[in-house]
Amino acid sequence: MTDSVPESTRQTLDRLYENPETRLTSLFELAPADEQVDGQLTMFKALANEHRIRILEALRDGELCACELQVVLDAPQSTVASHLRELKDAGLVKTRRQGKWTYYRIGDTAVLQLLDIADALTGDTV
Amino acid sequence: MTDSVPESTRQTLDRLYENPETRLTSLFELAPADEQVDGQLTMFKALANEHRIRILEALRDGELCACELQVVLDAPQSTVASHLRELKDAGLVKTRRQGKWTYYRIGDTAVLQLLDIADALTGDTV
DNA sequence: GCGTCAAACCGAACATCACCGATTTATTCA
DNA sequence: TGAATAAATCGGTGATGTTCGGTTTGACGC
Repeated sequence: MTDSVPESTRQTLDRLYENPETRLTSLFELAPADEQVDGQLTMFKALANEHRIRILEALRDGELCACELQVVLDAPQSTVASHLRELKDAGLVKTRRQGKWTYYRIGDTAVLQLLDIADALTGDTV
Repeated sequence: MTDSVPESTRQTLDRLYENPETRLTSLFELAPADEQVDGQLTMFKALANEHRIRILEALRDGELCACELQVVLDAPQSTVASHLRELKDAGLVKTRRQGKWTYYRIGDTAVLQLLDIADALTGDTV
C-alpha cells in the first residue's frame, strides 16, 4: 500500500520521524475515497464559472426560461445554452418543457447554501 | 441601463410579455453585484481541482507541512507547491513557518462546510 | 405542409489551467 | 563559509474550458 511513494519522499520522512512507516500509514489515512472527491470535484467545477454562478443566483426566486436567462447574462444564445447544459449535467438545475420554452429551476436548494457560504467566505474582511 | 440588450433579445421579450420594459427591469434585478460573484468565483475556482480538494480534506484534522502533503497527494514537489500557492492566494489555507518547514492549515472552517455540502449533493441517490 | 421561433447541438478558434523538471531562495547545522 | 534540505518560483508543453456563429431539432399556428 505504501509502495507507490517516491524514494525521495520516503527519505524525507526518514529524516522527519522516528518511526516513518507508522507516520506514512497515518498520512495515507487522511486521503478520502475517490468517489467522494469525484463528486465534490464535479460540483465545484460546475460552479467555477461566472455565467453559471449568475444563472443559479437568478434562479433563487423561481424558474426562468432560457430566453430570460439570456437577458440576465447578456450573452449569446449558444453560450447560455452550453452553460445550462453543464449545470443540468451536474444536477444543479432541473428543466421543464412547456411548448417552445424550456424552464430552468434549482435542482437542490443545497446549492444555494454553497453560494451563500462562498459569498460569506470572501465577503467579510476580518 | 437596459441599453446593452441585443435587439434580438428585445424582440423575444416583446413577443413574450405584454409589458416588456417592466419585465426587462425585473430581470436585471436578478443579477447579483459583481463583487459578490467575483468572490464566489474565486472560491469555486480554487476548489475545482482534485489535488486541492485532497489537500483541504487532509487538513481537516490539523496542520501538515508541505512535505507531508506530498505524501498524501503522491505528487511531485513543484506540483504540490503550486496548488498550495493557489489555496493560499484564495485565503483557504494559512501558513506557519517553522525553520525549514512550512505548515499549512485550514484558513476558515466554513470551507469544510463547502466540502461537506458538495459531498452530500452528489452522495445521495434520491 | 410551411414559415416561425426557442432551444439544443456542432465545431473550430481562443483562453485558461495543470503539470513537472530545473532552478532559485531560505534555513539549519557543522 | 559551505554542504544539505524544504519550499517557492520559473518556463514550456499539453490538457481542459470557454466562446459563439452556424446549423439542426422540436413545437406552434396558419
